[in-house]
Amino acid sequence: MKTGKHPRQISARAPTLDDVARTAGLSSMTVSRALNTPQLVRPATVAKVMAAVTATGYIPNALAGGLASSRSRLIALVVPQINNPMFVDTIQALNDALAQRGYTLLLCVTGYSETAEADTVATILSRRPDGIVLTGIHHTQTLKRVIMQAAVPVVEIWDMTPTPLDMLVGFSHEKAGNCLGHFLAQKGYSRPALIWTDDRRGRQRKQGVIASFHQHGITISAESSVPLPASLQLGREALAALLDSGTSCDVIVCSSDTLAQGAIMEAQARQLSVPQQLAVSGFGDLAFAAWNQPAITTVHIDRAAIGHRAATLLADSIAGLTIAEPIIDIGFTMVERDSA
Amino acid sequence: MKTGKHPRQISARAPTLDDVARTAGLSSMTVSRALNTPQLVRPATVAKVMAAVTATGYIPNALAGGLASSRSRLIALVVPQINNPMFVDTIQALNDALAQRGYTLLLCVTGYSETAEADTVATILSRRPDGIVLTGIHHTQTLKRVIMQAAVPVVEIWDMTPTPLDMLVGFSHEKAGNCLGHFLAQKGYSRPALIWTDDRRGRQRKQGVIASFHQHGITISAESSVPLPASLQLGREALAALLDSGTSCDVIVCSSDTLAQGAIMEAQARQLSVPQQLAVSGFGDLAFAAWNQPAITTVHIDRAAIGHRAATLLADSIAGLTIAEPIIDIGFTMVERDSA
DNA sequence: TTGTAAGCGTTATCAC
DNA sequence: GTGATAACGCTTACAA
Repeated sequence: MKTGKHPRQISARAPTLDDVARTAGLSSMTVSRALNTPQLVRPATVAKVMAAVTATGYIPNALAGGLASSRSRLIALVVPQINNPMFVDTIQALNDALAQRGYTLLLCVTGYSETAEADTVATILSRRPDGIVLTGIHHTQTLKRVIMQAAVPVVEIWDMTPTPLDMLVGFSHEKAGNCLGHFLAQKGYSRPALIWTDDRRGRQRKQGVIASFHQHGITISAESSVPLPASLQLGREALAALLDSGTSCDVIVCSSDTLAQGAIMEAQARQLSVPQQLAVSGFGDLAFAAWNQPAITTVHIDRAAIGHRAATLLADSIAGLTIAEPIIDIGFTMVERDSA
Repeated sequence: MKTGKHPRQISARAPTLDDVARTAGLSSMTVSRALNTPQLVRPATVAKVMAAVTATGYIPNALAGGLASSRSRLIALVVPQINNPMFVDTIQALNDALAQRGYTLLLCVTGYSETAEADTVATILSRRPDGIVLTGIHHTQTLKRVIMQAAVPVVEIWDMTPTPLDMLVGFSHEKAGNCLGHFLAQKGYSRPALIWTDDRRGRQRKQGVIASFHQHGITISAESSVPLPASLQLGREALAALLDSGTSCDVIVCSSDTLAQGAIMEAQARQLSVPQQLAVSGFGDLAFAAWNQPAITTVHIDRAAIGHRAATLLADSIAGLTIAEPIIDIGFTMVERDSA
């Protein structure tokens, strides 16, 4: 009747539930039950169904199933970018936890622009996901309205606010910045310079850093703003520019470990010993931070935990459970190593 | 009639095509056409439809659309892991190119095990994707059979074979290894040691390296096998073990830039100058390779091109175009820098 | 425990 | 150019 659209293949239409039912000598409803709720079907019948499934090579059509049940078992993940070492561990953990519960991830990359995010949402919602994971807490009004209207469980991640759209897993970037600033000030650094990416969460951390230094009567000596994505190259170049412009500083506070690694490398290339002549701090505690030479003093974020807990929250919410704590602060940990 | 399953929301069912049709005073079929093929509908009618869409807040149901049209506009991506700096750029490029054409990525992570891949495939196919991207060319028989049966366009990526399932974008790892080996041998290195991850494509590259050294009458001095995922730590530790065991070598050939960076760092920690006392080579040309100190001699792979071309192949194939070149070798480039 | 009937929200097809 | 009708393949709800 219908032939595959793919030229390389001559195949009849895929077997349906009815085909399985026919070969099993049962009704399609019984087959459906045997597949989805076998405990409601006599074992012998289940066995017959399984045999028929194998015989026909049946693969359920989730499009039809989702339409009928209005449960798609799809979770939409909205991230600014995937090639970001920070997010990628969260995504992996999220995916693993979700896959285990039978959900599949729909990947939606917005590229750090809010308008694109709003656009994306229509695309996402058209897929009728059972849940949505949104990176960050700043969204356009349209997005908020449309999402709330859709009545889909939502988890915002990687940030903190008392008023999330629905649920939230993250931490306060301002507090993390604060913690880092205090730590460095208390270690005696008094002429800090910043190498920073200008994204929203980065800016919050920066405010935290600056505020805490101020509390110690310290002002920022200089600041270098670098574009996203952060890289070793940008870290090196930023420090080079800072040093060449004659900035006097004793610690370089970087908005990420990657920038810190670059800054350290540039310092070493200039025969500056780290941390003796110039200290450097990072953020994120990426895998290399502990093994860099010198090991990078940084702020540890449990990136996988964000993904894992977001998955749990979402799955529970979809299951209709009451979420006792819809706001989860996973916090952060100051990690003192050798670079500062 | 039906209430949202999400407790926080009291919302009626989402507006359907019929709702839009009713408010616009048209048939649902006309609304569908106005949305999908506006050129077949009178402009005035299209305008009426658009107004009704806005008024109702209509968002199409892709589940229903996909079921009816048997086009899901979903592309399934199967990768061993996302938190791999090699794949992640490919994924990003693939996603971007696909999103532009109206496709959404379904993310399926298999974790380097072939059996898991076979399992995953049922999950994937149940979603009725319009196309599938498979990482690698080694799959279980079941997977091959099931996929071919599904008559879905498939692109295998990141490898090379004259007999792909369907289409292919990648390069020969063996040749890449060969090229690297020749390069190093010709530079005069004669006592190579290997630091290598034991994945399938890595093994192929290793064979290439070993074979080309052999052609120059050189045998591998020593080899350290490290688990996945590669990391700076593993690179350091592997070199440390190699050196501590008294291995005599003049170049460390690493299966990835990440390992190379670690090896370089360990060498420097031991006051060994790179490349004078010990040379190190990597693979992949990750962003940091060019800016490392010393810059890493490596093999460049255009990772984004793999994703981009895979997307084009898939989209064309879905569109019913005849694919002139279903096998695309994107090749590789030897990049001589300072570390070897 | 199994079966029947009626949707789910779209699009294909054919008629007007 | 627009509309009526019948799928698409499954699940819900109810009957047996």
